[in-house]
Amino acid sequence: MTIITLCVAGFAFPDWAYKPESSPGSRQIQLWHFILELLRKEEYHDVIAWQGDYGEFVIKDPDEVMNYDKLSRALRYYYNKRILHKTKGKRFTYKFNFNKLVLVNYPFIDMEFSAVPLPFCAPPVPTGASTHFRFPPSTPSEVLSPNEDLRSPGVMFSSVVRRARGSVSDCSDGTSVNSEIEEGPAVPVEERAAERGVSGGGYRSIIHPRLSHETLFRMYQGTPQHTLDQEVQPATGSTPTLCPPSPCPLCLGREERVS
DNA sequence: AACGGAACTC
DNA sequence: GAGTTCCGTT
Repeated sequence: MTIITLCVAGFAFPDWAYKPESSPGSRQIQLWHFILELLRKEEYHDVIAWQGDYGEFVIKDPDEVMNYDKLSRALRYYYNKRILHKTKGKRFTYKFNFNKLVLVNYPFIDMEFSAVPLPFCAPPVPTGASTHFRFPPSTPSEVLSPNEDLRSPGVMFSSVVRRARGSVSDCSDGTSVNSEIEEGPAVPVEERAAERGVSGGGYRSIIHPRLSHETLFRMYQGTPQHTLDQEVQPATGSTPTLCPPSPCPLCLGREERVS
């Protein structure tokens, strides 16, 4: 049922994560939603995390991202849409334009001025009318859905991030707001191609396939695990579906295209 | 590393 | 429409 499209690896995205009104019916998760989700999980803070200014995040380990070249291209398309912009001077760092944005549909962002500090950082910044967002400690049961049906790990989110370094289980981060990361490995994109093999559909690929269900489960820790079967929102005619069959966009790619 | 055009897929 | 994949350029 549902609204919640369960896509793999434990990632269950609720309806709001899918294309909004603009594209009713679309069950393709949007990249920025996915990025936001990753940003919320500590497990991935070694790979991508809030950093610097409000809304600014950095891809700490592009080497872990399966194909930064493609990912970054997708991100660049957000420039015109004003969803993101590049933080110049800081490698692999982008910034969400929370101001004018899009947060419509993103329940985790509280448009109210709540003083709750972000778990992982983004400094509160008042930009004019906007807002201050925060990620609620516990998820609204109406939006998120846990996964009770964790099925094939690796179907959707499998490869953008090859592995959450450190330990998936206990990201002792301690510093997400730190300074800059940089030391970019500058790895040739081509090399990463070798490892991707997973198929799935969308950004499902940012996470390493080898994450266990349990681990993935934790991503939604705090989420009531009982809402899964129900509709969170009657999305306009959304049909219950599982992840798109399409091959993982970000991850596959060039394997056979070597010719 | 970052950008962006272009063809292409879904 | 939203990427995905390539690829030339800066």
